[in-house]
Amino acid sequence: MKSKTTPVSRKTRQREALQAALERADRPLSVGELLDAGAKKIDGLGIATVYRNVRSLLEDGWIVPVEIAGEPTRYERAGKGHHHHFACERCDRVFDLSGCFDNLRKLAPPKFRVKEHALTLYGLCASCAR
Amino acid sequence: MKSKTTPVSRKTRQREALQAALERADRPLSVGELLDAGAKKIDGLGIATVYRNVRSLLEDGWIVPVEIAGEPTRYERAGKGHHHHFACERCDRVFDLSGCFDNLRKLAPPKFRVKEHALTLYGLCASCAR
DNA sequence: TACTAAATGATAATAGTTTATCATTATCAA
DNA sequence: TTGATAATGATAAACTATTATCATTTAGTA
Repeated sequence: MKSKTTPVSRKTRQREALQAALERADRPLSVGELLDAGAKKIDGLGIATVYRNVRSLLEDGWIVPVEIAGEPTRYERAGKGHHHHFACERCDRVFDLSGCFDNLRKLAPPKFRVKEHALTLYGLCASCAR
Repeated sequence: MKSKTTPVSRKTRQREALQAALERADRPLSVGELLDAGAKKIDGLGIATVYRNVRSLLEDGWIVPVEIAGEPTRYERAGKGHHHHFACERCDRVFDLSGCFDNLRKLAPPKFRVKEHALTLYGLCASCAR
């Protein structure tokens, strides 16, 4: 039987540009936003490359998915700790919020077992509110 | 010029069965769940009919969408008042929760304008927890 | 520097959900 | 009961997001 070895991953300009974009942005980015951001550095950056790198960065645990109902999945750096998100209805950007309330689980009925929760605020971000 | 009049909507067995299912269920139902529930009453109920009625019931304001990240949209009777949802990871059903915390908006930065929020708890429902 | 294979870019293909098409059925007013 | 047409059911098509394919480029090492 042939044991399949994980290929050695290489450092590429594309991957580094995407990582830089994720580091720089202090908010979760969608594949589209990653493509836009990356294309500023890498001329001709392809959407497939973005998807491929997103997948491998997820596998590496370097980023985590941020899923918001009715929106394409966004991604942000892993290890930020527990937090929630704000979705701007106008510019369609998603921002991190800090803090939480630990009594949220009390909303569930007695016999229910709450394992996690997701909270999203919607409205206008600072730029769009004025 | 020919002015297009809104067609008169008719009462059908299919539509009534779907409305009955939504009334009976005290939780949001997906299109799939509606098809299953409706098919018990209406033999040969088609998926297109479910989609059509969901759309018209939305337009009538009789139901509202319940969107949960990574899940197909569910629908529930309108006019229930502000509440949130619990998604069971095992049976994949979504339940209504009553109550809320009005301090959630305080998680947003000062300049942000919060218009609404969505909170979803995840875990095991009463049936699945035991 | 040359070589091996991983990564890329373009695009076809896939998957899941929703809408459009159309012949047939059924509602409901006259 | 009849007739006009809205609604249905089956299915093709559209749409969006993501993955696969493959020829070409490029990273990293011998």
